[in-house]
Amino acid sequence: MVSQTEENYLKALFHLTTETVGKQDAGTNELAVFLEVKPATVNDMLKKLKEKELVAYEKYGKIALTEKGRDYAVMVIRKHRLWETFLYEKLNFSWDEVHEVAEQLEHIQSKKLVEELERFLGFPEIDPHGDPIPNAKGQIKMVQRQTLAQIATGKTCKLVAIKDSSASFLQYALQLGLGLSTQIKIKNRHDFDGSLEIEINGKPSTVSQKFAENVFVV
Amino acid sequence: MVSQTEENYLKALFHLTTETVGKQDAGTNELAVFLEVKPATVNDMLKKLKEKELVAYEKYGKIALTEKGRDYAVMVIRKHRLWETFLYEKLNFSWDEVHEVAEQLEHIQSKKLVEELERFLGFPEIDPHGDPIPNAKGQIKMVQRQTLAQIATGKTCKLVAIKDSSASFLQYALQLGLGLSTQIKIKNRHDFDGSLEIEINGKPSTVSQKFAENVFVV
DNA sequence: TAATATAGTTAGGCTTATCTAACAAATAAA
DNA sequence: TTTATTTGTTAGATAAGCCTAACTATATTA
Repeated sequence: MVSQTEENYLKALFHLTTETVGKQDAGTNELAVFLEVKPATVNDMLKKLKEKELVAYEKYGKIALTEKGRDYAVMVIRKHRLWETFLYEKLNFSWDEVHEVAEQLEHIQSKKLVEELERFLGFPEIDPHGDPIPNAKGQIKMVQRQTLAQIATGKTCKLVAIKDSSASFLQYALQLGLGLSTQIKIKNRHDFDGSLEIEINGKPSTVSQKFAENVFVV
Repeated sequence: MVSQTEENYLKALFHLTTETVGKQDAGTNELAVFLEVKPATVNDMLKKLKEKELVAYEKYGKIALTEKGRDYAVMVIRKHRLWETFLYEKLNFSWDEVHEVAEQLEHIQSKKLVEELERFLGFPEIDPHGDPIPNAKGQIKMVQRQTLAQIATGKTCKLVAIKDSSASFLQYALQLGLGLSTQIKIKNRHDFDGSLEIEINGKPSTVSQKFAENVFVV
């Protein structure tokens, strides 16, 4: 039995170790910041997860998921993204509302539920944020992604995903008229601070480099 | 904040006090049996629920829901029945599989989710077991229901709901070819023990009085 | 009505997930 | 390389939800 809390630790560990290239492990403080708990709490939990053979770690060493832990994390992420897709496509949820509810739904235990939900949705490959949905075998179809900051001046691109999907970012994006598949034209780039002048559906805006690095496009 | 566990106590109390005519309260042991915990545990929880003004009770007195507690319980039941309907109608779940998963889904916190789900399902009035689904205001459309045991010999009736929807009963029912809206013909009644000879889709069966009292028909 | 049985309560413990405060190890800087 | 800083660990505490064992009311029945 893996508790909801434990599932959240596995998911966090997956995000911290897999979603940055060339980073296979994480630290106690890092996890604590990510999960908004104290390092001592993380430490206690790591002992439990090690006991269950879901994470590999030694005292004062780096933290990584085991194969078993990674598989478990992927299944939670699969559920999360399927539910997000359901909420967005069937229940009129907006881009910035899906995450919070999916955080709850991802912990429902029922193999049949996940598989039928996937079928019901027509085996979607990406969620409303453009992230890939792992299949029943735990395989994730990786998509080549560039950030808005990497696109040359003058080019037009399409939003496919975002990196940090916090509600504050999503609301800002929504305000700019930005959503999945939105066309973005890069009008001008300020080398001074990396900020970009862009055009969204004919409407001009200026966004920071940090913003641009948070937006994946093709 | 009302925890999942607390929600289960409220729901149990609602079932025990509202679903039997002429019974407005419950006892500690009764609740303990229903929830499969020890009476001491129920006692602890009752103090907490009293503190939160969700139940009314005095030491050694009877236990009842307050108005607030009743409203809360109805909202949980509403969610439960809407999810059961979703699982049955959209995700190919069978009659006896819906309950277990709905027990988990009923605790998801999102007002929008419930209301959009209800709209998505077309504002259903009864769940797959034939029980009424409370509306957004907490109103429950009570349906006049007779049990199979009350039907005269020779008559034909239709299953609309069942009283005790335990997996063991549901599986037995399924085995007999019994489901929602199934036609049942009463061939003969044995006064000795109240057992009935019935016919389901041309197939004859014999069921006990206890069984017949668990089946609601019109 | 007094004895017995049932129902309800209290006290003290356990586990999970969290915390604070104090300490130890590893890393970075002087 | 010694000191300072950051990072990680341990010990002890708390709240929720459960338990057992012992006790106290209330209800039943002889």
